[in-house]
Amino acid sequence: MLKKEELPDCPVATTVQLIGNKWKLLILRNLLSRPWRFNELRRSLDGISQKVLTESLRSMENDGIIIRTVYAEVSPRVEYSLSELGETLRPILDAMQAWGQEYKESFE
Amino acid sequence: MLKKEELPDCPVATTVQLIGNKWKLLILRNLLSRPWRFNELRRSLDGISQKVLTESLRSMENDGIIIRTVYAEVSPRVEYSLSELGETLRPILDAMQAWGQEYKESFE
DNA sequence: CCGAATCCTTTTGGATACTG
DNA sequence: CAGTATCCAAAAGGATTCGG
Repeated sequence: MLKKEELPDCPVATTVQLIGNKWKLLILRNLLSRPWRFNELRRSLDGISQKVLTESLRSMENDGIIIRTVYAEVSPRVEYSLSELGETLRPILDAMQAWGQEYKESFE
Repeated sequence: MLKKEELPDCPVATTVQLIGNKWKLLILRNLLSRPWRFNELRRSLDGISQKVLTESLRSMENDGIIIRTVYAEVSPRVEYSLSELGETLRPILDAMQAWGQEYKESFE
């Protein structure tokens, strides 16, 4: 979790510090629709390793953006979902989604 | 410049591929207001090295997001500005700016 | 299934020197 | 001023092994 003293002056820099990273953004894109399980995320993110996925999830959990829920079942089941704070990131991802859409269409 | 075949299916991934990177986002934040000179950018981006700044600028220039203008003067002057395409990124940066602002205020 | 730990390779990035 | 080139250290990331 970030402390107040560690926050940059610039608001954009603050946001970048928390989610300005390839995999985090792609994980968040997935979590916007529903909770995802670990291996489900792993399979959907082409090229990510277990190590990097784990680290990214831990980091965002520590920052209070996502929530990790362990279901005590026979074979362990862990779900990752957006926290209330994480939900407020939706407009950013929406803007990125819209831009990418437009950009791709400009090629057709 | 990206070719159509290299674009990911997911629009968010497309955007991430072009600007999903700490320094690029911070450079773009600056260029939203006006053109900037090389050393001016360098001084404003705390901790960036000349090498990384150059690489980031070249990459975004190749992707058509920013424009590099050389003024033929006695002491060389180079300005970086947003292209028309780069201008369309504004909503993304605005969303990040707004989120960072809110986030910081939640600490006070 | 989910993940920590280790080792080792690859990539990134800093420092420095040099140029038009 | 605005870079390029080189070298080297540091960090990121892949592969593998092991465990609850």
